[in-house]
Amino acid sequence: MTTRKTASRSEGDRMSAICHGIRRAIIEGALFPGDRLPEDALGESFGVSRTIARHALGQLAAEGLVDLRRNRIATVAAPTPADARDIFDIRVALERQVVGHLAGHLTDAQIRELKDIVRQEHDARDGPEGASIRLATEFHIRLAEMTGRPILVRYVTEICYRAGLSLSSLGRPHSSECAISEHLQLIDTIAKGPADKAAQMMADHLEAVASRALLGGQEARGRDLVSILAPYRGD
Amino acid sequence: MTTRKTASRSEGDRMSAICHGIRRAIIEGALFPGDRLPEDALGESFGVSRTIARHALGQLAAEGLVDLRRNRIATVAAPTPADARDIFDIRVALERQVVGHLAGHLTDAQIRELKDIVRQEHDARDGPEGASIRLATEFHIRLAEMTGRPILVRYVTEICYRAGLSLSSLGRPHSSECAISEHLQLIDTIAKGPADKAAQMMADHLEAVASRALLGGQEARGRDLVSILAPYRGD
DNA sequence: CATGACGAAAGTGCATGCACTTCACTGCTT
DNA sequence: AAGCAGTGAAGTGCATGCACTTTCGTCATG
Repeated sequence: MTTRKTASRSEGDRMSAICHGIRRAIIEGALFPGDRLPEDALGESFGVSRTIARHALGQLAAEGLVDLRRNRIATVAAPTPADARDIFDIRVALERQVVGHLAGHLTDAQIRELKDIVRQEHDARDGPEGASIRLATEFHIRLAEMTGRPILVRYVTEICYRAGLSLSSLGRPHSSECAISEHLQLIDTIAKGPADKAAQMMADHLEAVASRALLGGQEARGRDLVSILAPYRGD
Repeated sequence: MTTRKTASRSEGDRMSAICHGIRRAIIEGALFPGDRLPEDALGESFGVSRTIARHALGQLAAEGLVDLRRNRIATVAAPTPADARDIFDIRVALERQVVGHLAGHLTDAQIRELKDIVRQEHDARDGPEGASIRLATEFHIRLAEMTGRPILVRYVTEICYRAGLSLSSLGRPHSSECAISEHLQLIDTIAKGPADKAAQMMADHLEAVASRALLGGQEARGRDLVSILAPYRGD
């Protein structure tokens, strides 16, 4: 009933709306590795048919966020520690490139925008726990977008989401405090410092994030998908 | 009629069969950037319904090999020179990692396998023109697979196909001769040499391939999709 | 009490049908 | 001859339906 048939408004692909919703739910830790994602529940939750939900799951599987096995219910992907190691190595390589392209070329407006994200990170310090991870991720993605290289952006975005999933799966609760000051330092060094110093700082930052997250790994099962996804329907 | 209903034989996902077919057709230059890929023609060509063809196109679009615009016929992606530059930069970063993991750890069997691929490249020197590009690509993908890191493999594979598409789109006919000797040198250095030397050689090799391919850019239109894809149905 | 068989319920795999959009072509106007 | 509206054909977007597979609870049996 909530679905409008010939919606005159720009409806920028309902499939990507599902993808966005699930990505966010994953990155914020609302969805856990192993959680089931049945096509009809998904479709119902977003007000579309199974066909579209299925298509969305295919995309998410291609991004490595969802496990898709034939004749089986799709699940949120469960990265192994080896996967996580792999993901962070690749992430370092890609974000080094980002920093390399950006070093010394940040405009004042860009610096302001980045600092604003960090400020939001600061404000979310003791709000809902997922928000800080999402903001930290957004920082890195915005950084990539500032290079103006769409393909690099795509890969950085994807690997950031995978890293976020790995963290929520294998990491401990998250110590956001340090990431904030590191992000501020990063902005400064990218703006001023020589490219290789900035790249190295990025690599160190990511290594720190990765190693800060070891141990742990909780499980949760049988929670209600529709209520989990409810906040992620809109945007 | 050609479709068998309950095919008892292992049919490892018919969708990925389409993806494989199109990827190969693209990498071998049988499909050109801008070529149309209508869902029903695709489905008919592979003996499946539009549903599956559509799904396959979605995957290929996620990989950047296909352009998908709402209400429009899918086309083979047409990378711009800027895209190509971007793609090769990322490729260098990723393949540096591959070499870094592999340096000094190649087994004799692996060295033999790699040399065998290069031998095939040599044999295909003046065979069908697409074959040498495919083999060169296979060399790099096998190299990645030898790291045993599935996620790295996925990204390297994807970026290799994109690079292949860029080459077929923007490159000149291809001078395979040099790539062959460079591949042989690479094997040696990865097997023996220090990691950073091998990584640098890989970077240089890829830069050489990239810069060898500038200029050019031909167009072809209105060719018959079914006959183009016929050789790519089976495997 | 454990165990295994069976059957219904839940879920996926896929083709088909219909509404809507875009495309290509025709013939009319200037 | 150059544009341009109109119109059928071609193509996509999506929901639905049916066959098949998996899952899970139930009950009979050792």
